[in-house]
Amino acid sequence: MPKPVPALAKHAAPHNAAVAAPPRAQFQKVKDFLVHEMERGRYAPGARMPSEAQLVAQFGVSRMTVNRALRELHDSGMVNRVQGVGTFAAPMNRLSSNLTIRDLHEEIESRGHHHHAVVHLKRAELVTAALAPRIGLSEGAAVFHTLIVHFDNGVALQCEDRYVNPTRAPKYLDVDFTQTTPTQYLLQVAPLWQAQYSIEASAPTRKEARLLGVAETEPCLIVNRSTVSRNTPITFVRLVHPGGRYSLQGQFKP
Amino acid sequence: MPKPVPALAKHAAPHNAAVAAPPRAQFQKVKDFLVHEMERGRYAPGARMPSEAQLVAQFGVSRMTVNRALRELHDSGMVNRVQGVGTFAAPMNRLSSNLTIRDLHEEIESRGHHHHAVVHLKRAELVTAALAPRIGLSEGAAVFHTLIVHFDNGVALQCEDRYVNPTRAPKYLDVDFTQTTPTQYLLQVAPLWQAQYSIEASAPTRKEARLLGVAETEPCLIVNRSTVSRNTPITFVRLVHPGGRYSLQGQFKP
DNA sequence: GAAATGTACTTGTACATACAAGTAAGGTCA
DNA sequence: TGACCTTACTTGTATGTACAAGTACATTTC
Repeated sequence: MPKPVPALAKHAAPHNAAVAAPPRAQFQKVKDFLVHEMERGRYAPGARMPSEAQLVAQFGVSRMTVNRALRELHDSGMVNRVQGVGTFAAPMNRLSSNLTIRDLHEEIESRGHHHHAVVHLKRAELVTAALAPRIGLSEGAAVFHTLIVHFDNGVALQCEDRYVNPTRAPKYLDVDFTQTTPTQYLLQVAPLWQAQYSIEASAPTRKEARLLGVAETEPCLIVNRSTVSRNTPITFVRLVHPGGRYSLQGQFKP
Repeated sequence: MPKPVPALAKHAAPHNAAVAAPPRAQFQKVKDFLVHEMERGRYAPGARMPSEAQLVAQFGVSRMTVNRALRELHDSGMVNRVQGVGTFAAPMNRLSSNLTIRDLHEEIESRGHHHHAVVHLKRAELVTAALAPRIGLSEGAAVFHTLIVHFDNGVALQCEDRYVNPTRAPKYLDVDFTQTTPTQYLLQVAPLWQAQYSIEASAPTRKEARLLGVAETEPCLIVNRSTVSRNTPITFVRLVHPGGRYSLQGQFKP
């Protein structure tokens, strides 16, 4: 998660200091030191790093402070720690990032554009055999189904084909989805999702191409996502984005 | 990052307990309690949550323990904290996940498949005006350029078009890329990347289609990534994956 | 020689305490 | 009324201590 920028010193330094160095917490100094040494290549992947006791002696801080520094490096995947053995530089052969998927309405409005949605389908259906296991319902049970196209300044940006488990969102069909996105509503009634998703490139179906106003050969970025809240499946959604109009962006940070 | 599964009790419980509940640390109990209450919807987005002092009284633990629980919830984006004011349930209107991009060689081998690479280009070039700013070189400077196609059990899976900053990897052209992937090598000489990437769907270029053995109309998943280490750009890479053969997968976890 | 034990070192967690720094609200005084 | 101060409460950080739990290695014992 992006941490807020550390506040700059409010008053000018006494004299001679062009830019006041923002004061760093002790545990942060330890972290910065270790990260810097890793960047320098001092600790090869898998190499043993200084123990907490050594860092305590080196920095003259308490062990709790050093422990916090190392624990946070561990939480961010930069080091491995084994109780009774020591701390080791992480292999870093896999890069993990924060891919943030924002609510589309918020994303569009934050660009200063206008968002509107067209609801093409909003009804209850009987769940098919293929879908039933993905949404935690038995075959033949009722499921809510919506098909909504989202526009950014009048340009179709996303075709949202969504199935919703009625047990956790019984009033889903009463919502006016030209005013509230399904994501917004579902986050209200079932906060704190867990989700699995896959991202792939594919051609749209004929229907999707027609709804989005693109050729059937237009490459599309497709996100399939199923979400779970409190161990019960909530919703399964297929999001189709015309390739030329949409891209996911993110960044890795150690 | 996925935490290891908590170890089960090694010996059977004294009696009557079918499955020994794994002992939880105190700070974890506080976290679990708060997460559970948020799942129940007790704290609406933006609502004030219990202060550290209140949780200290409720759980009978020290403030440091409660502080750790709340700090970790803050680090994972579930609550917002304001010094002097309090702790508040996070809006959760944006979902951030850990999208882990593994080294392709490792990813293929871990599936039990065989990976091999064909090097189509490996040389120094003069950097073009368009590329220069993205890789931190002045126009006309030398840049390394490789074009490699990666195969999974003989099927082309990725076309890797990469430019490398020679100042940080001067021996890049000496590497045998049929044995070592560029990612593996670059992680050795310049560990701890920061990277920015974008993911989009598009048709491949004519050349890429030929190298991958797909039609020019095949939708492809394209990842553009530029990486920085120690504040100097290292490499810029365009990864083209045939849509039908590759997908990115990940999961959100609060 | 093999097994058990002891010892030193490591990380993991927890506590009580302390001070700094920020916010909000109320009260005081001009 | 308006500016200032005080007070209460909040989070942020740091210290010192303590014990638990795990590992590695040398030593002792059989």
